[in-house]
Amino acid sequence: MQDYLQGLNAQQREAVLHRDGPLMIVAGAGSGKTKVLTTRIAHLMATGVDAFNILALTFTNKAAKEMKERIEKVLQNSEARNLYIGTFHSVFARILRGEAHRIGYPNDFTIYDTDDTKSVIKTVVNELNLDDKHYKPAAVYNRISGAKNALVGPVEYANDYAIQQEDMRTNRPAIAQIYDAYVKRCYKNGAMDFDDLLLKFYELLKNVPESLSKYQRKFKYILVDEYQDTNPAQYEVIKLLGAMHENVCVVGDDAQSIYSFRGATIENILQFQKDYEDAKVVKLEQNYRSSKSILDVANEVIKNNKGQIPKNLWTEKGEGEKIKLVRLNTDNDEGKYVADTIQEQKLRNHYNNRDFAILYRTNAQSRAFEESLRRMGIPYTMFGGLSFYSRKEIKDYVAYLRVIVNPRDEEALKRIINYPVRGIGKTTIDKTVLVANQNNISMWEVLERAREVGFKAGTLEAIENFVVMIKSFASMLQSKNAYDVAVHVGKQTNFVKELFNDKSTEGVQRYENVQELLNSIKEWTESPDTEEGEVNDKGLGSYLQQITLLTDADEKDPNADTVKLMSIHAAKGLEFGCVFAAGLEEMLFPNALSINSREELEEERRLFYVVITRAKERLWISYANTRYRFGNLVQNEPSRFLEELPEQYVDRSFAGGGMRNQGIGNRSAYDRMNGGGWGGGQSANQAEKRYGPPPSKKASTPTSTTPSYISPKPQNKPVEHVPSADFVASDVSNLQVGQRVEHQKFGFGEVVKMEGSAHNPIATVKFELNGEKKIMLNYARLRIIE
DNA sequence: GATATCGGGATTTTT
DNA sequence: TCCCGATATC
Ligand SMILES: Nc1ncnc2c1ncn2[C@@H]1O[C@H](COP(=O)(O)OP(=O)(O)OP(=O)(O)O)[C@@H](O)[C@H]1O
Repeated sequence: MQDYLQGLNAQQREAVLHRDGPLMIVAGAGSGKTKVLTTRIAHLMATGVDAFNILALTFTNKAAKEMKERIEKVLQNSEARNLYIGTFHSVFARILRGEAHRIGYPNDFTIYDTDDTKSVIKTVVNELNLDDKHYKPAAVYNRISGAKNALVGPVEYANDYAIQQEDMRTNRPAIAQIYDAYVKRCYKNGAMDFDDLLLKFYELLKNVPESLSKYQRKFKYILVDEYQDTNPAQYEVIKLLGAMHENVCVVGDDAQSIYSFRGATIENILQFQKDYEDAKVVKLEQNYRSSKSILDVANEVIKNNKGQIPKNLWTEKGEGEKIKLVRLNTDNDEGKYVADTIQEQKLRNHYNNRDFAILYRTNAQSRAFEESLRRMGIPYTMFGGLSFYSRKEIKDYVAYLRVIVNPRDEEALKRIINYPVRGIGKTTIDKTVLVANQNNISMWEVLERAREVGFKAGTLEAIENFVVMIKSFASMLQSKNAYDVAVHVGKQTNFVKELFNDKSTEGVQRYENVQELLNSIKEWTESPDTEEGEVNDKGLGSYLQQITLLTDADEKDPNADTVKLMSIHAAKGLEFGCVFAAGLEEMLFPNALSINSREELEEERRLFYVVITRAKERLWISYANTRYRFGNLVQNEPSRFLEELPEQYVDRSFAGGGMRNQGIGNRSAYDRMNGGGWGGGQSANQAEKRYGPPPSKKASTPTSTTPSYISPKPQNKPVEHVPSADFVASDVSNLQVGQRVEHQKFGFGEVVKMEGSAHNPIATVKFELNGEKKIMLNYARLRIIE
């Protein structure tokens, strides 16, 4: 038997050895899912499957890299570099780079990041004479993104009653129009946003049979990690790709589904078994990561969610340390407490910096921890900040390169057309855009034909110089490599010199960053050849596509001996000896924006489950009475999740005097009062004054009332049907023909037909007042009456 | 057309 | 508190 099989238990081995046919592994945290996936790939390769025929999809680039390295280690060769392994986005982008021309995009298409995307939306909103204060680009994009991830196009979006009603409710009826214009604009710009990478790849497979069969044949084995966080678009792509061989292996944990805001749905787990009726399902139940205390606490917490797939996670490990629940006075105290404790643990229990992680709900919480760690001289790495490539000076530089590769990239063009200043100001740009829109040509083309437009002489000259310059860069790219061109661009445009002349500290830093960018391009240019069949792999175009998909996490060394700071989302899949789960406060965690439905609240709870299960040996859970928010001191009550911690594994006394210690049902809302007596000596000098009554009374059942701090939503205009007073949307995932339902606007009716895909089910309902209507269940709110 | 200053909005999570 | 973008002013 191969060595790598030795370290596996029976179920794990079964999953690894299962060769052909669909396979699903559903298992709790720390049960070795990722390990199984990795070993399975190694095993396939070791037993004759060519790496070129394996597609592995991970959640982050980091995870992909790690998996690749582990496989190399197991197999003792470098075959793993021939695997197609990466995030959905990066793998699909890579394929589209060879195929995009078949669906009307240039292969050198630009990938728009969130900033570009929001900027395009803003442009489009203004062009439609709408107010971008009301149609906030971020909000509009959320809506569009949601639609794309559910495979709902602009036409369907505009024609769907429920979607429209929702947009009416939020008083943004024009989103459909914006969506349509946005899609057209991206297409015109030769650009895809993040969601398009999934959507366009799906369309390619759906509409171009040659491409479909090419990749179906290529990918004999498909493996997907973190399956619970895939969205419908991803689901459909996997289904198409896997249809020929059906060697699809998915691995996930419904209890760790935390990306619904990105369109992820655990429906995909259920649907998998429906689509592949002969799918083998393997459960892994032994947890190898956490102490018994930690595991039991996690199991206990997640029990508060309804409808989890039942799992029986157990461990051979001993109880270990109790969980420490710590209350602090302020966010700064929390930071200080954590830093102090890390220091103490390092001394007392000989931990290294890398054994600690500080995890929080929102990135904004990082500050207090950074400050206190810095003061104590403890090295740390913070994830979730700006990516290197999203720094301004880098984006500016990159914008030049983008325009060279794809002159239709309007966002990049606008960014650099007058930077460094060359006398092409706002007036000129506005005019250019206007002419472009009137003639339905690109901005670039207008610049090329500036003579025909009638600019002032000086302006015209500036434009023509600019055009000539960009063209010379583009033609240089024909004969020179990406690095040489990039250096040349920096010189010719005066861009680098201008930065060099700025001797302020930030200026020097910016200059260094630009040098760093050039280094990275050089590395790219000189990187060893990858595979067959790739288009211009080391060119500027693929470099640009690739860096857009990098996050700051990909730039930092996860193995460095530093304390790690990151959001809980970013910590998915990772493990640490000691974990600090910070900011367990109402409004923050669960977040104020996620307590308006059971679904949202349960996702917050899953997030809590995720953070608990990151810990191997020790876990601290902390919360503060007050913290700064936008410079104002706010008070928060302890998180409702704290009430769910089983008392026997929790050490509250650690938090110092004044704490109650009363069993599980103890309502932590009452936990506040008297400010005195915090433990750990952090409380030297706080202002103990403001302990007024709590800001809102806490409802013990989260669904029943709308908390007073949520402002009431504007009500709909009068409708034909007045909804029942007790109208609540039902779970319609199992809606059947014949059931009686109530719709808020259409009134009562009976389901007469079910159709549509699994991800986009459509019910035809015959309403007493309004006749037959097609209702998209993903969006509509229906109450099932019987 | 370029630059300085002021004010408002931001924080949920990410590819 | 900080950052960006709109506006006023040169
Ligand atoms: N059979 C085994 N024997 C010993 N250790 C194991 C075994 N299987 C897994 N482990 C260890 O358990 C830990 C968790 O494994 P892994 O990260 O693969 O779990 P996971 O199920 O993917 O977790 P999560 O759901 O949190 O992502 C790792 O440190 C891994 O090395």
